[in-house]
Amino acid sequence: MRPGPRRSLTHAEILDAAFDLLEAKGFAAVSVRGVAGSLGITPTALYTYYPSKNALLRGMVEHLLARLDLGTLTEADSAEVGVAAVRARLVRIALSLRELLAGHAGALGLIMSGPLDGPNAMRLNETLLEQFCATGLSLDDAARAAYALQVYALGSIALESAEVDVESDAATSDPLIVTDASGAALWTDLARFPMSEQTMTLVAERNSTAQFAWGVERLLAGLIG
Amino acid sequence: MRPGPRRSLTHAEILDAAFDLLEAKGFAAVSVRGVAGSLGITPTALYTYYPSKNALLRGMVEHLLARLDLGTLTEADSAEVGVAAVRARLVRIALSLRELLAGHAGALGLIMSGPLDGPNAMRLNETLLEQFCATGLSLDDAARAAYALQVYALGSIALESAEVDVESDAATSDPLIVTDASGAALWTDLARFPMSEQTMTLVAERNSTAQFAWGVERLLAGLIG
DNA sequence: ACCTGAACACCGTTCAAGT
DNA sequence: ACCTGAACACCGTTCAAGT
Repeated sequence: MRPGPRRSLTHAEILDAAFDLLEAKGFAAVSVRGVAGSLGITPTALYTYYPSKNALLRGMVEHLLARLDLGTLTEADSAEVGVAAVRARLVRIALSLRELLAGHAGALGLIMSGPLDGPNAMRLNETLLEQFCATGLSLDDAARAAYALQVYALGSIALESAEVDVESDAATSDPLIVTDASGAALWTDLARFPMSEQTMTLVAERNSTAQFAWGVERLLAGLIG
Repeated sequence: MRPGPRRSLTHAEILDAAFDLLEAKGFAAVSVRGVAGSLGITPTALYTYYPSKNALLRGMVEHLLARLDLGTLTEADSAEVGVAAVRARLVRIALSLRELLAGHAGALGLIMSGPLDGPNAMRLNETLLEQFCATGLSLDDAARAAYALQVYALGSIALESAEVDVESDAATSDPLIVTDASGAALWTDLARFPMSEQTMTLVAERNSTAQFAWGVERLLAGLIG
């Protein structure tokens, strides 16, 4: 309507609008045009604030991680209760991270927009390093362990979002007929996979928080000597 | 040029063309128009073979998993050497899966196009279930463990691809200046993250196969009683 | 059944121009 | 500095029409 350096948007306002769009209409709706439109500016104006769509996405990751609750651990806890308290806190952090990412549809697309090297990502990493070191791990092993825990949390989100994302597609095709690698239609012979068949009911609910917590506990059991 | 039911493409030909495109020009180049163009047909003709781009992507996942080497384990091995042999095979499967996915740029985008429920995905799952059961795990725990292992492998790929994908972006901006959640420019005060600073050299190479194998070993240590 | 060509409603990004 | 409007080179998908 009227050009000129009238009012200035803050980055926080832009990121909030982007998250509103993400939650309301999904990852695909988070376009330069879409975000700009919801802010009442033209797409090109958005390039004043972020040099590319990827930069906007990376800003969203930091905005999200800023809300990550890393919890607390008093000195008394770490001194007295020992590794058990530290381990409990690590589980809490992992659960918070998963909840934060699972709560936003398409958050994985955000994470994959670039390396986790922003201030808030480093704050998370630093906390994990501290906790793993507190269990007696060397700094090197703590670094590997912190990475492994983030790998597990992100992989969990990746697999979960893959299973949710396709409702409409799956509904239109017969679930008993499947197309193999060469394109030939065939019956998915569940008898060929007897164990998978038996665990299918478990599989149906394996993406729950409980399954995630189970995996994190097992991973920590392997990581912490 | 000339319409009509002249020659018929196989699904394998289409998927091969799609993978050529993926390896040559990245995930973004795997478009309906791009794949069709490289096959010498129009975009609409491709919809004869796959009802949507997502279906094409899911076909690519199955095509990829068909090439996954699940290895072998003789009965003598499992009977005599016990869990050690099974565990070694699980590590080999995990490494094969990672290598397969890491070898194709943007493979994670493929995986996230839908649930891993194709025949080859089930073949992988069934093998993992067998192996975990062979270590003495209950069927329920084996199912959770198999899922956890896939979570770890996929998370590893997700984090790796996030760190590679942004070379051009990172090169154009000063790595010492960073934009925080509210958009204010600030120095990334590495002194605020002393442990992360110390482990940065390790971080630089932590995406290697060795780091992945380390994590898988630790995870298995936690999973297998 | 398999294909074409045109069209619809979108993308990210660039550029000259306005205030 | 911040913004607009037009443009470029793309998307996935649908539809009527041809053989």
